[in-house]
Amino acid sequence: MTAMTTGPSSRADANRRRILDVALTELLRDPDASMEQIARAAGVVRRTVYGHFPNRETLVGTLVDGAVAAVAAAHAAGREGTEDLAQALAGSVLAVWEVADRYRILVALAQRSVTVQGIQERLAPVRAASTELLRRGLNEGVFVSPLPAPALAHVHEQMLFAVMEAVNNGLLAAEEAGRSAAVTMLTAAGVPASLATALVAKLSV
Amino acid sequence: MTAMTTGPSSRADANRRRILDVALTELLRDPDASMEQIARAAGVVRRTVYGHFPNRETLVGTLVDGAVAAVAAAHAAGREGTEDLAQALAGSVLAVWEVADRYRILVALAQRSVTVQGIQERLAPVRAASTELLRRGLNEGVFVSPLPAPALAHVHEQMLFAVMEAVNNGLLAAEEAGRSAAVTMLTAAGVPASLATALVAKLSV
DNA sequence: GCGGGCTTGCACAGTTCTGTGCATCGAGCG
DNA sequence: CGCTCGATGCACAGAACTGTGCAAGCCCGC
Repeated sequence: MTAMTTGPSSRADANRRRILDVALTELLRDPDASMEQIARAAGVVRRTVYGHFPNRETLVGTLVDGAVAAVAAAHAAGREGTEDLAQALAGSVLAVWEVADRYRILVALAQRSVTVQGIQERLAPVRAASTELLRRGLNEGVFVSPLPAPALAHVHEQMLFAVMEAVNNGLLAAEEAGRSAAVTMLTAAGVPASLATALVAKLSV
Repeated sequence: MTAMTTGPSSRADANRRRILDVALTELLRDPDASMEQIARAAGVVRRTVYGHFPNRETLVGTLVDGAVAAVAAAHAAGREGTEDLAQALAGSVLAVWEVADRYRILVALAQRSVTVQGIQERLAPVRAASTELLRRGLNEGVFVSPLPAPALAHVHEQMLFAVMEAVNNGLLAAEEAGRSAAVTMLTAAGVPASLATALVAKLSV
């Protein structure tokens, strides 16, 4: 087991990718999945995984970094190009929803702060952006809530996860879920239901 | 280590209670807390814990049963004595909030379905009651949501947890948290913010 | 103060996981 | 065709945890 310094798109690289891919879904199902379980699921032997990642922590860290980056990008992209804060909120929710499937692992891992204690910090930028958006909306009266902006941001985050899980449990059709999540989050922020519905419908054409 | 058949209020019983009490908070912090950690936190030796509970599963099970019972009772009590569905919803949220601190363990444990897979079933009655309440409200037009009742119930559940965690993280004052949670959940169910605020204020005098 | 139940300390077997070393095999690239 | 990088299988040390056994100590109620 030596350096693995071959260029991209080699067999090794494909394997590495597949391990990461499989590990994501495997850790989602069980945050305590062993290296053995992950390896088997990737159609590989445990020893091979250690050829790509020196230890479990590095593997999980790589995973989290990728997911966070994707979510942050989606979140930012979704809310640009509008002055309307409610619209920005709806846009970011819809955009994040697109990468939601991969985002779920963050919930599972975040729950077990011991495994990756740095996860809260890694997600901090996204959370900060959400909070700022909500704070401005609350100030301008676009949003109404008894909760301070940071708390509301936190609640919003959990609502997104909740809708994802509802889909997982068959309580909700996947096609409508993103829009439903956006509408529900807007109404939770005090936006009238009719307005929220119209706004989301317009954005998700 | 023999039978421990002494009547209540003995030393042994006090110890048992303290172990359960401490285990609750300890498992909340880390769902994977070892028997050693729990014992130490309870000011007791690991061997003593095994004197009260034959194994880890029994200990956790006892814990979960107690928490579920308390929550179910609070949920039921909070929504009785009114025909107004919105008021019933607010009442149950406020009531559940009172036992919220102990309820949080259920989240942490529910996340790790491996440990106690029966937890979803144990909570089923509460969830069913919530769902039914929401379903009737949606039918009557008291509530408005793009989500079907079961999904909305799930989202509500998570919102409650989210507010609890917000308090934990210092994002929200504990005194106002219960009322804020109730208002936010009502608005998420499509109840106008002004109405929701008035309703909760009236109930929590 | 005496006894019996409770607690402690220690030891031990069994399990499961991690990370590593080493020899061997396979497959593609030059 | 042969060389090399990667994959495999196996073996091993070390750590952590669970559950149990046993002997000795402690403390409260009778």
